[in-house]
Parts: sequence; C-alpha cells; structure tokens
Amino acid sequence: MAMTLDEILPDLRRQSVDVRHAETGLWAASMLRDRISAGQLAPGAKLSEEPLCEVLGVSRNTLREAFATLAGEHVVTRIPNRGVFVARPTADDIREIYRVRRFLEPAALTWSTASPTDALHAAIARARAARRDGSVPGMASANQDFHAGVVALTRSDRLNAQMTQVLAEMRLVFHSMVADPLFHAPYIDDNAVILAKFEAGERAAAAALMVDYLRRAEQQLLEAHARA
Amino acid sequence: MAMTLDEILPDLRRQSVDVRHAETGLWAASMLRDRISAGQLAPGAKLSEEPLCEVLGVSRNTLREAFATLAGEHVVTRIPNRGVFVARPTADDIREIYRVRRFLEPAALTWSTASPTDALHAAIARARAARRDGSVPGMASANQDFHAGVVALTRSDRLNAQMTQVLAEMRLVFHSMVADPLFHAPYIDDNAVILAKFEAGERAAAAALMVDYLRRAEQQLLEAHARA
DNA sequence: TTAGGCTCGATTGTTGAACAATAGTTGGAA
DNA sequence: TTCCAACTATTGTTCAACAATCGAGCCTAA
Repeated sequence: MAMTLDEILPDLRRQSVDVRHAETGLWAASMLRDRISAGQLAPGAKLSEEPLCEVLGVSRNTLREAFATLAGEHVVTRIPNRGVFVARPTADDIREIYRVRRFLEPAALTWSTASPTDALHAAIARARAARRDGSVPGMASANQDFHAGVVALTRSDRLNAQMTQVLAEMRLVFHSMVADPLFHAPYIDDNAVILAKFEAGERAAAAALMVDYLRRAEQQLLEAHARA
Repeated sequence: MAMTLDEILPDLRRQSVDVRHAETGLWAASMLRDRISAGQLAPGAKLSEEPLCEVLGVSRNTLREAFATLAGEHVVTRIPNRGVFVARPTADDIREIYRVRRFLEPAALTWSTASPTDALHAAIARARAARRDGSVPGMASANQDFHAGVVALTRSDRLNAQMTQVLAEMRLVFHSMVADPLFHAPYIDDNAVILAKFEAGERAAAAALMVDYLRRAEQQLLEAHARA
C-alpha cells in the first residue's frame, strides 16, 4: 500500500502530461495532497525537490509554493536545509487532533441551527454496508464522512476546513501504523445512537455521547500508537 | 491612520536593512502581517510585487511565498493576474467570523478541563482601565485578549491558531469602517459576568451568555457595515 | 456622441539557471 | 577505533527572462 517516492513517480507523471491550469502551485499542492491522503506517500517519506519538479513538470519555485501550502495544512513537515517530509503524527499530534474534535463536534451538535441529517444517515448506511463486506477502508471512509457531516451542521466554511484538515491528519495516523481491522466496527453503532439523540432534540445528550466516543477512540489510538 | 502602500514603504525599508534569517519567506509574511494588523495597510490596498521586493530586500519568488502564507490566513486576497490585495471583509465574512466564534468560544467555556483565569481577569482590568482613559484601541485590544483567552482554555494549538486568525480578520473589519467609539464599552461588563459564571462552575450559563453576547456584537457590526 | 472593439503597456505567472548555505558523508590521520 | 576535515548532494534564495493576462486609452463606426 504505502509506497516510496520512486514507485509513484511514473504514476504522477501520467497525470501531469498535457495539463495546463491557472495557479500551478495550488494544482501541484492538490496533486501531492491526494497522494498523501491515499497513503501512496507514507508518513516520513522525503519529498525531494528535483525529481518532483521533473515529474510534475513544474519548476522548483512553483513546487516550493506548493510545499508552503501543504506545510500550512500540516500535511507536510519542513526541516530547514534538510527538506520536506510527509508529516508523521506523534502521540502529541494525536492528542491535539482529538482535542480539536472534542470541542468542534460536540459544539456542532449543541449549537447548530440547521439540521439536515440526510448525509449523516447515508454515511452510517455506508459504514454498515462496508462492515458487512469486511471493507476496512470503506468503514474508515464512511466514518470520516459521518464526523465531517456533523461539523458541516455548523454551516461554517472555516470550521469545515479545520475539520477537513484534522481528518486528513487522522488518515496520516492510520497510515503510519498497522491498522486494527476491528478499529472502526464498534463505533458505527455509537454514531447511530448519537444521531438518534440529536434528531430527538436531545442535543446535550448527543454532545455528551460524542465526547465519550472521542475519548475512547483517542485512548485506543494512543495505545496502538505506543505499540508501533 | 490607514495609509497607502507608498506611504509605508520607507518605514518598511528601515526595518529591512541588515536582517538575515532562516526562512525568509515567513519573515516577509510576518512583516506584512504586522503592518496589516496595525491598520497601516488599509483593507483593499494593493500589494504590488515590484516595489515590495525592492523595499523588503527579497526576491519576487520569496515575496510570493509570503503571499501564499498570508492568503492561507485570509489576511490577503489573491486575484489571478490582477495581484494581491489586503483583504476587505464583506458582510458574509463578518457572519462567518461570528459563526466560528459562536461555536469556539461557548465550546471552550463548556468543555475545557483546565481553567486558569488569571489572564482573563487581567484582560478585563485592562479593558476597564482603557475605558476610564477613553482609549478605544486599548478597549479593542483588551477585549480581543479576553476572547482569545477564553479559547486558550482549550489548550489546543489549532483552535488557538484559528481564533488568532479570526481576530486578525476582526481587526480588518474595524479598519475598514469608521469605528464607533462606544462599540466596545458596554461589552466589558458582559465579559465580566461571563467570567464570573464560569468561575462559579455554571458553565452552561456562561456559554449561553457568550452566545448572546456574540449575537448582539455581530448584529451591531453588521449594521455598522451596512451603513459604511 | 457613444458604443464597440483593438492595440499597447504594465503587472502577474512561471520558468530555468546560478550561487550560497547547510547537512551528511567520505576519507584520512592519530 | 575515533576524531576531524574536505567533499558532495540538496536545499535556500536570488536573478533575469518570457508568456499570459488585464485594463486603459484610442480609434472607428453608427
């Protein structure tokens, strides 16, 4: 699954030919972001400038603009005079991620004015289907969709962007350790209960359950991280 | 107060001589950020590349790295092939800012585990002193410190960064319209009440007061914005 | 007079090459 | 073996050039 830089170079080159666009720097950033998110570039992998520009067909200057963008998103770590690396989340990073989520998600459940829950139901249905099929990536993805959907209730672009970023880092966490196939399974039903409470108007209860959920998930992830 | 680009060029040049550092792009970004935050570069002002590099003593490439950083912080707006401008918050931006604050700040009051309130008391004291002296900037600054301090209760770097960014945009809002000298004054006592409730352990009440406070402030700001 | 279109100039977008600065490595001497 | 010094590869930064795009001013035609 996780490959080194050299292995995906041909793949990247294929998508780069014949593409012209405004804002090349942003395009290059999204190109790399996608690869990292998909786990094709493992955490800790070094992103050397020279081969990357060659393959993306952009200059070093433009590539560095992309690096600046990704560094701002914590997707990539820049070590002066050493280079740019795919971020490798530490235990502290995991704690920070869940700190953010433990404020954002309960707040969304508590104070959102809009409440279109179709997307949330759909996410749960997808998670259950994935569990039935034994698809771990399917469960992970559907679970992320659910929690992103909770924050989407806020209707705030900024908060959604923050959540998107945090979830991207969650994927890095999963990519940087052997994933327990059973990690996501038990949480699916928790999500369903939270949603039910929310729709019943018991927002405080839904928020409390969410806090509890997030604490357990954080704990489990920290233990797995310590083992790795 | 608010000057155009040409007027602060000499000033910028003065601070730029003889400064060497790692990460020049970030340094240039902070240089511009400070000027914008202080209101020396008014919202809507155009940041031309050529004079700016000349004055900061950096190349266009480095300056563009700085622009990428600032654009990510919404401090600056980039219009393709037109250039970079100091962001001019719209009414929608104001709504978005308060949307973020209405989730972040009550959440901090509700679910923070730590609660060192010294900084909050200090901010209120400073606000009262400023009100006594009739210092509008003093009240504005102290008020921002109070609300930043509330979010600081979360102990989350990300949430604090988000709040810092939002407050920077708030300053842009104030800079882009004639400030009512009495805007901040009445809110100082609201802050004090919120803090008292929080320290009394009545977190839900504190959060509810905060939501109310933010709604009123948003409303007042939107009306002032419509007039401008 | 004025609407529409054209050219021109200025500024941004992107590139390639150059040089400086730094980290890691290699090789040699004690 | 250990330590220190040159060496090498890569990053940090600058520069100069060219392409792409926008806006202004001008010209023409109804």
